[in-house]
Amino acid sequence: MIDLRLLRDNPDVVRASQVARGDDPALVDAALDADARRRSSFAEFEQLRAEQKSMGKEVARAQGDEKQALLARTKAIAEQVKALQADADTADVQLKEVLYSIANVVEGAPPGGEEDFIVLREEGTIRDFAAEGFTPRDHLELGEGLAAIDTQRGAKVSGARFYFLTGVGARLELALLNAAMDLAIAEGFTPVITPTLVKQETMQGTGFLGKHADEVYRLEKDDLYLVGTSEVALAGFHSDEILDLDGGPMRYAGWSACYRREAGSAGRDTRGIIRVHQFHKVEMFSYCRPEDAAAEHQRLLGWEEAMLQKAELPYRVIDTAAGDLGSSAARKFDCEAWLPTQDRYLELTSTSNCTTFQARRLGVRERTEEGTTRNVATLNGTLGTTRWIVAILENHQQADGSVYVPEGLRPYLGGLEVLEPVK
RNA sequence: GGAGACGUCGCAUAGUCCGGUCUAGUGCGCCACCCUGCUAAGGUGGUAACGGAGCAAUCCGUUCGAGGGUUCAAAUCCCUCCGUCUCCGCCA
Repeated sequence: MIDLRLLRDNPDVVRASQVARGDDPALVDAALDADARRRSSFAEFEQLRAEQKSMGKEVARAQGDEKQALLARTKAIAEQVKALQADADTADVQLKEVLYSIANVVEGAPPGGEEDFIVLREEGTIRDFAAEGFTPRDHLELGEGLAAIDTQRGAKVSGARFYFLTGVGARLELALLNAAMDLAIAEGFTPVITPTLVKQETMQGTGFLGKHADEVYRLEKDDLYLVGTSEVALAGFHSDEILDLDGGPMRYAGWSACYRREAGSAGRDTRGIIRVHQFHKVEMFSYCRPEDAAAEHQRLLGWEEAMLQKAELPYRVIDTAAGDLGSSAARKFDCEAWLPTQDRYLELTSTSNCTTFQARRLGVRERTEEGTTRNVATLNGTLGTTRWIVAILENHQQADGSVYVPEGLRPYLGGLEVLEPVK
């Protein structure tokens, strides 16, 4: 939820943000309108309610006829109060509806849509397979050769976009996620294994039930939602709490399964395990002071890159355009690894600065020096996912179908240096 | 799944039976000041969040797990839900 005070004091800032995202700027005026209605409506209710309360005390003291007379009056007032309260509640709901439909105010992201990102830098060396004298295999062919990935049985058991990781495939995922966890722990993150089913208010608080609600699995019978990322649970972790950030940002590394319906992506990335309904992820999550958020964003990006370097992958960093931001994000950087068989980059990490947007909905605050409270900023970033296996297999493959193991992962694979195909 | 107990302003607890005197008391903790040569102890005052009005002092409203109901009036009575604990059953 955006800051109502910002909306009142600087509506133009919010309008400009809406335009940059390609969203409707008229929502800003609708919100201002609803806010004014809510305030006048509450003023009316509160005034009469105050009268009702003071009369209630007179009633308690009065006796006999006097009491009867007072009761007649208070009865009438009670009905009016009820009506005014209903009005005020309605106005409140209407304001919230509009506020919830406005995405976070963009901070520094380039304007435009999905294609309008800016490439910040390219790191690592892209291999020239032609020069090496062989045509690269795609990750599924490699994975099947290694007996590491089984999509056929995945489909048999669970349907399309499901898979089994077997043998070195399973070990590689564990290695990757453990390496990510260790990196995070070494940097001072608190490791967390999170719930993957959350209540509606938690899902809503993180902003995933807006435009992309179709992406989310819902268990109707229990009114629970399957998370698409542990960000959801980690954002809810400190909901309705007042945090002490004197010691710097509070950082958590969440380890969880992630579930996505992939509703809008029929036909896209259907081969292999690039786009699947279920995967595992290590996610960084940080609670920090709003004025420290931009710097913290860079730190998260730095740790993502450290992890990519540990996996020895060539990648580029992009500054996502406003129109391609999630509703909670004010700015987002993605790291994309090179995918040799498709001649394109593939998103492996994504770090978002949600400023105070999530914290406001979830009631995460800190105490200021003046003794008041204010919302903190929240940020998240990927440190490793199942999808990384795709980039690792393709980029580190050798002519015979074996796969070189990056040095940073070897300690997690019992020292294994090469993954050998199964004959 | 069955039975019972419980959920109060950081923590602990009073208040609930019998509705109004609750503007929610008390202790601990915390903050400020005072006192004591230092330490310990002591004294005085303050100490929930949110929304609104005001330059401000301050004032008004909402919140006693959540929601609904009864009533002129609900922490207090009724209903539903959630959570915690104890016991039983069932399953891993």
